[in-house]
Amino acid sequence: MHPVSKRSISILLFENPSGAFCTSSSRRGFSSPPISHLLKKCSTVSQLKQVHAHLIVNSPPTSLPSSLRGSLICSYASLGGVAYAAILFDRFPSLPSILLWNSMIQGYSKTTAPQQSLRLFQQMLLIGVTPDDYTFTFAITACSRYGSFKSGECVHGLARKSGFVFNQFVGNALVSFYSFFSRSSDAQKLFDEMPLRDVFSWTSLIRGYVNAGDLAAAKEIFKEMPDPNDVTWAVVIAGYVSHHRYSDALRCFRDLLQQHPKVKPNEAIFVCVLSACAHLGALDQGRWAHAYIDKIHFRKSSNIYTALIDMYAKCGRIDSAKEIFDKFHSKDILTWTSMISGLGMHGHGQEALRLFYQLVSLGIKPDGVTLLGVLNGCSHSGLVDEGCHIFDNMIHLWGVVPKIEHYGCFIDLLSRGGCPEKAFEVVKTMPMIPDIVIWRCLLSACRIHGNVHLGQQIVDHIAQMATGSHSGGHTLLSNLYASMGQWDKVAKVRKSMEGRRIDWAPGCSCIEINGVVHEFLSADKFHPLIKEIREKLDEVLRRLSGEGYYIPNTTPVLFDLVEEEKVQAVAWHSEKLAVALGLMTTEEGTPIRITKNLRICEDCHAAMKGVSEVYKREIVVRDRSRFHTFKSGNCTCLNYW
DNA sequence: CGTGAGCACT
Repeated sequence: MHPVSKRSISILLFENPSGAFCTSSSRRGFSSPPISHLLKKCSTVSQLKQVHAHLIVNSPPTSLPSSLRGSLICSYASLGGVAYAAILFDRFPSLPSILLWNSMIQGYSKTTAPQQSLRLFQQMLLIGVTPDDYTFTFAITACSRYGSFKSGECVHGLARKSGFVFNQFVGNALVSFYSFFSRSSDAQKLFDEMPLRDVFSWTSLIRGYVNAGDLAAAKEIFKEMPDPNDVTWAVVIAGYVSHHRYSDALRCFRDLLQQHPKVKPNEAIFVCVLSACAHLGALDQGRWAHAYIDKIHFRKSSNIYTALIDMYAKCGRIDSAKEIFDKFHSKDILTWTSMISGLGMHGHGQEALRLFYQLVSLGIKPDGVTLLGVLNGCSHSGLVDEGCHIFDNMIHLWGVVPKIEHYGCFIDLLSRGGCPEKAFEVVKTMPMIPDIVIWRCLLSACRIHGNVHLGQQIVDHIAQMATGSHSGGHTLLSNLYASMGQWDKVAKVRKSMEGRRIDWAPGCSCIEINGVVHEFLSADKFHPLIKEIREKLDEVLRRLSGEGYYIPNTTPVLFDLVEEEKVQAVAWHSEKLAVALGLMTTEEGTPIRITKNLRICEDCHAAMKGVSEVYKREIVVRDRSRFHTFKSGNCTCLNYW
């Protein structure tokens, strides 16, 4: 290690080289706050080594103050410089003090190997070093990060014996630990026993209820708590997002801005809000959030850029997404991934591939999600050879072991690309149990290609497996028989399912009009204008049929209804209701954007084409897997989805 | 030397 001048360190670590660090640190010496501040600013081991070198030049290693040695150990360990941390920890004349143990345990808890913290904790107990409140705090945090509930309970027991459970930090760490594992009642119990509660305790408790899925309880506690801060709000908003309650998340955000001006929204909140807009396809609100971020001059990190790109892509504005992507210069793997996935779902497979190889050539390693995005892009653009090449080389080129979702994508690629037999072979030989998604995409390919023989073979295969205990197979099987019109078999499967809970995701479509998101369920009864909307829809469908653009197609209906009832069920699919509202409330010629939670059915797809031609409207439908842009009677998916 | 939050996905 060679010494580095103070000035170059300050240039390295601060944006302003003539900043306060140089003068203040030389005046106050090493134990002054600026040095520990500086250590925290280091984000790589090599930066840390430079600061370290600078310290050694000014004082021999053995005389480094203990607290500084602790900071260094902690920083080295947490940045992955385990070897350096270990040298500072045990190659000194004096035995490591409790402070150094704690630094070591804390440092490891932040790495990808937090179990090392627990190993050290165990070791110190074995050689008779008495842990203190700091030790317990770090050890418990390590248990959450390590994902070991058992070890956490064990540490909790030790903390109780030694009386440290009543320490503020240890107590908070424990509440957070139980909340992390969704054990809201355990977290509540600890919370109730705490002598003092602060914003950390409350926030962790709320997080526990959110994780456990009890949003109502989380909301109650949130209302009760004294002074929620930005992190508390982030937990609540993220809670709504994680339970797919996107409109509630946006409502909560508006409430924060309007009723609580003292709390300033932070990065996590903006990311969640943009994500909610993305899921809803709420372009106006997404734009508004974007404008708000710019208005308050919020520093846009790569996370914010990623969320913006994702939002614009999922709201149908791939052009805006690209613009942001091109202008941003410190892209990380997430930024690239959201752009690649966005291009893929818009059917711009070639461009997704181009970006993907550009990323690779920059020496950045794509991860599993990036590969999923690019494979998905290939499958939606029919780039079978390119997709196969990427899938076949995932492990040896990028070290990513394909998971079930990669297989799903690959099978989708093969079956759409005209090789359903090959896809079925992959399904039979893949190293995991195929899930519903995979069967569904195989079968839909058989249906599109009219390959009844293979379809029947697959259904038989599933029937064989469904006789086992997998109840998910039954629902799928019954739907499959229904889609082939084999109602006697449907009845048989349904009978064997009696008494079981069937989880049926209802179709749901969203349309945003003047910044208000309208949600429709299939055969919706709840929208205040539902009567008018249905009348409008009837009129639209009559006009389409009259002009020869649309014939009701009832194959997507999975229930055994008589024919007229089927026509009705298809007619009231949520996306048709949404498009009717769009036609009623927006000006002629403006595009209509709809977001749907399931895949669009053939009947709706045909109807949308008709509407785009007859009413001269561009209609953009985002379904579960991609974008469909309908224009003059055609769709960008080329009838392939 | 401390405790709480977020994104990309078949």
